[in-house]
Amino acid sequence: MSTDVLETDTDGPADMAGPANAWTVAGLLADPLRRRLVELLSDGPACTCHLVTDTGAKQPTVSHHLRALREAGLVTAEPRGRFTYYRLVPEQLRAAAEHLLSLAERARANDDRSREC
Amino acid sequence: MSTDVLETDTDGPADMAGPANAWTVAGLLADPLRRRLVELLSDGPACTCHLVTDTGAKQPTVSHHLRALREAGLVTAEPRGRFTYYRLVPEQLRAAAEHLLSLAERARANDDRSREC
DNA sequence: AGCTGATATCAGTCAAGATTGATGTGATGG
DNA sequence: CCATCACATCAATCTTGACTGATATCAGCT
Repeated sequence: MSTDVLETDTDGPADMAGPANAWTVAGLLADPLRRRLVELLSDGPACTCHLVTDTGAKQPTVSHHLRALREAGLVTAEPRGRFTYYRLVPEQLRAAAEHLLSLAERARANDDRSREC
Repeated sequence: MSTDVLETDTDGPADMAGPANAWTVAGLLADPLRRRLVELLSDGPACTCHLVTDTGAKQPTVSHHLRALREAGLVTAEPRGRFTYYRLVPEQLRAAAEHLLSLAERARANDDRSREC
């Protein structure tokens, strides 16, 4: 049998909310163009044509990166007629940020615990 | 006289506190081995040999990534005899995290402001 | 001084991923 | 119904960066 009949509409990120996600987000934000896309989308939802214009990158390239962001659940895609509107998912960014914060906190707490050789 | 007698000992990260830093941190955390190193160092300072043992990676590889982390100011190096102790700089992680948070916040605020085509 | 262990650097190799042109698909307008 | 626009996918190329073996450096030990 199969329970894989999920996410059949646009695309499903499989809802990873754990700590592993923070690393995924970091990996996505490592690329300059993807950073730019995220920044642009933080000003509000926009369709592909906007993002292509604003970034100056070719359309297939933008589509490619939007797909990566979509599959990670960092953005959602909403088809409207001929256009496809992309929208940031702040919760994902927030989760990643909080994970980094907890790591920083832990590092500060263990700052004086040097391991012996 | 000169006040540039800073960072002359081990290495100086140039103290980037802006949003550029967040992207740099993201880029660094994109690599699996570097994530591991950061995680290990969050448990407290350790020398290269520890990190080599714990990660299972070759020594030059670890040194290479430690250098990247060092140059970005994410870690500091403190030579002690034959060993070199590395220490996480929580402030950098924290700064990056806060930038992501502000981005998430902005995205949430502009969530209903879709751009027209 | 000579030796050994701990690290850093270098040059070469190789693989992952980014970019691009071509092409397919669905929606809109005449 | 045909032409066009917005977008996604594909196959190929190309660039970036990670890994490795060899080697240099420096500290401690005998």
